[in-house]
Amino acid sequence: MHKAILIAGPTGSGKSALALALASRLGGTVINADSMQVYRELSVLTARPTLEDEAAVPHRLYGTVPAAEAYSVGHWLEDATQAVSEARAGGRVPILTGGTGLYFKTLLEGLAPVPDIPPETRSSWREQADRLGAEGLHRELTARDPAMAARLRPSDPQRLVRALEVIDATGVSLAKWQGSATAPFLEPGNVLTVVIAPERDALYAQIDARFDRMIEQGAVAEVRALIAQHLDPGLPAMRAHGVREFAAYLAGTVSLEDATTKAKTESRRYAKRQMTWARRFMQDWEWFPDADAAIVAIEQRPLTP
RNA sequence: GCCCAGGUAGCUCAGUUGGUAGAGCAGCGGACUGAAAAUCCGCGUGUCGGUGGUUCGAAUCCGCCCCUGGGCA
Repeated sequence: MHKAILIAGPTGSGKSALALALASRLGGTVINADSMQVYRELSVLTARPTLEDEAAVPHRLYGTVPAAEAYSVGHWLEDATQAVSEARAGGRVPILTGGTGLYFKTLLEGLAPVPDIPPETRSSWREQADRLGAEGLHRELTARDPAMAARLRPSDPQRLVRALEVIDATGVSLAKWQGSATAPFLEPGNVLTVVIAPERDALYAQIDARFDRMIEQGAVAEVRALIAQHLDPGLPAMRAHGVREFAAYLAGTVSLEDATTKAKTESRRYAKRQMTWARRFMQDWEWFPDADAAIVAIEQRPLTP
């Protein structure tokens, strides 16, 4: 039996369906590897597995985090490794699937052991970002951590903030932290790693069609409920595709049609970035044009590594 | 039928007194270690509606034709 199966691919590629099919055939547990499907309030909009899916086979880490919380790779790695261990303990094959390439990477390569940064430090640097702008942050970082400043672009506020909060809170350069990593939890040779990569036009068509379906399934109401919480717009959950667009529609700023068009575009652009990531970091995974091809290939092979 | 206003990159539009064109968005490629559905970087040849003409030279001026929107009949 495989120690684990990892299924990656761009949004709308059919990963979840493949995971579900394999889980029911192999006796597996589906474990989420998607940064947005973890949020409780986002179900329709993130194309989370349905209640029927969850009833059919065990699912883990879907909708478990409140949108008010800022989840992160570190949290996920911790939760995912635990979920994998529990699945194995129960005699089930862990099947991890989701669109977040970085999550898979940390699972296979480990993560820099940076300690938790105090919330005050984090929010303080985020405020500085608004005040100073990216250039200002970069000047600040050059003074405090020249090594890190040298390898970041002066125009990349997100990474500059991260570097600043790390040097500020730990006194050690993020460059140094990233020089070491926690031990990989999964060994690449011991797991079945597959990428579902449909042909581009077909994928885009699928993404567009799926978005229309989401609207029928209540995506707008989902956003209405989410914004009723008046959360910080900077929170990760607020960045899910469709949230900003439908919030604008609900505020009367744009038509539903324009909001939808914009959200579809965002999803397509995201899928493109996912493909870039996969080409770079998942070349040695097994690539399939769609879920059906993957099922056929995987089923015809002995399941012992 | 007449009068206006337009027809320039896939879309929305710039284009200064004529020197063969450029932005945003889209698209494409790339980067990527705790917000990653994020953040950031790079890439712009297109019959300038068509056709005749003026000119050394026309997206730019003139004639005719076609198309779109508005107005008058």
